[in-house]
Amino acid sequence: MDERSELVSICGAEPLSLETALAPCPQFSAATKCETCRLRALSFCGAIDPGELDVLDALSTPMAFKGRSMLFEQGADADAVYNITAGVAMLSKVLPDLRRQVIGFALPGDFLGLALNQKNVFSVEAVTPLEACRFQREAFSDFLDARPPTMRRLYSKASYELTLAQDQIVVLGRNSAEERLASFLIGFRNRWMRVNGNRLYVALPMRRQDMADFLGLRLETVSRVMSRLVRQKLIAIVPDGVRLLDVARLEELAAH
Amino acid sequence: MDERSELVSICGAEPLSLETALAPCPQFSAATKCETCRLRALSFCGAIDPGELDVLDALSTPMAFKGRSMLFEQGADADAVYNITAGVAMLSKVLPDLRRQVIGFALPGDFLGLALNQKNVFSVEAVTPLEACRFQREAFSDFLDARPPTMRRLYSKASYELTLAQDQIVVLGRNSAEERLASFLIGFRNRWMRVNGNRLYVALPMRRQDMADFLGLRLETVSRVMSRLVRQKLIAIVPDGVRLLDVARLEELAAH
DNA sequence: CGTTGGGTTGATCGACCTCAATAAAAGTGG
DNA sequence: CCACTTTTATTGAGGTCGATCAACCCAACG
Repeated sequence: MDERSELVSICGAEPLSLETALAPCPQFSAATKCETCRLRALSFCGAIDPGELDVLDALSTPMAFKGRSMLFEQGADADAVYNITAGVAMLSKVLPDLRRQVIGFALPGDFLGLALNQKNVFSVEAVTPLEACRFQREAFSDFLDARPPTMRRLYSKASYELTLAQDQIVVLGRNSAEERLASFLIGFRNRWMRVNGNRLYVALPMRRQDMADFLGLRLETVSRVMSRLVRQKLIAIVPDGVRLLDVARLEELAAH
Repeated sequence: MDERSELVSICGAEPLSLETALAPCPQFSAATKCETCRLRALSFCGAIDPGELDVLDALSTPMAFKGRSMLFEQGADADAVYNITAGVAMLSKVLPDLRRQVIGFALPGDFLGLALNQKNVFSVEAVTPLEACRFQREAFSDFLDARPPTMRRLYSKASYELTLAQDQIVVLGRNSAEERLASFLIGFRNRWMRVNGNRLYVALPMRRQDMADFLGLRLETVSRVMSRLVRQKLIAIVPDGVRLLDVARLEELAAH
């Protein structure tokens, strides 16, 4: 194992380019610039005056994480916040007896650490290889106080997350296993469509267990219900995801 | 039926004092002033410079609602936002087939309309007689843009609501009926303690059906589990609420 | 080519739901 | 203030959906 892969295994993150490999573990010099970032329109940083992007660049540290590595852990000090630029992350909480609930999935453009709390109230794990801009929490908070339009944008993101969470409360409180699956597939597809317009193929990089923990079900139930949806010709299971065969019927099941 | 009570029956709201009775229905002249408001410390308005409170007074319309009247309805235009000053409100969503999920309960100091959406995504109903400051949404939004510290405060409130919603996701996804009840009683008590310090008596002004719809259970299950908690001597059912007999054990059940 | 991790399917069980009856409380009108 | 109705809460008996326990499949990988 060479020095670089050792670094990777320790912090779960890897540099964006070989040139930065020897920098101290979580500190990588910027390989990308905000100016050229294709995700800016979707992210909180879309509210920033283009002339001021270099200020943000100075605060931001681009990072890359391997699939299944942890970005941060529930209960640990929240020293940083992240803006996801590529890949999928999974937010989860674990009860004292190890029951796990997945709170949500974060996609490119999503922000981790909206609450700016001192301690993380959930864990975040990369589901796929993942790229994100990292900011020191304190410095980022100061930056926000000086930029009301950016704070407003982040406030909007928080509001949106709140409505997503409330929708999930409805799903968990009142939907059957089949409705939960449909709601997850449609919801995940709709959020991906903002990033990548594909309407019928839904990539599912997470495991059945992760879906189960998100939907308040057991993985066997997820597997069974998926099979049932296939038998009903609502979906087809394809490598690394599903193809939606009857979106109308699925949306009806997902019901809003 | 006199003119005043007719007004009340039409809009579900009543003026705070007899003097304002003849004003047009949702427009009541201010009976209270921000300066003398005891709830300011708990509310978003706590971030406002005392010298500027008259600006807020000008925007605010104090209102009173009868128990079980609607503040606003899911799907309707969100023309106003509210800051609750007394009483308890209930936020809920209804599915097309009339299944209902209660999203949460709002207490004095809580803000309704954090998302500042054009349409309401849930309904809000007064559970008890309720007092609230009403603001025109547009005007309020402009006010926020001009007062970054107030926006920050509201952002904090949104973040807090988000963590509450995420906690409820865990409850609905992974907790048994008994754990849900315990979590509700402890959570509701803890939130009331911020307003009114009582530690052992928990007022439950909502119906069993409301609790059931909040906890993703049927009202019969709520009733049965409450009886079981009484048999286990964890609570005692008293008029309009419960007395907590074994807080430690309840907190353990509620698990966090 | 055995091992390992993830996924599917089957058989059984149990927590909560459903339907139903009763009890208690809160309104309502005389 | 008291009959009467209506609403809300409790309790019981039986049914169901998803959980549990277990076997098996399959692809990746050393």
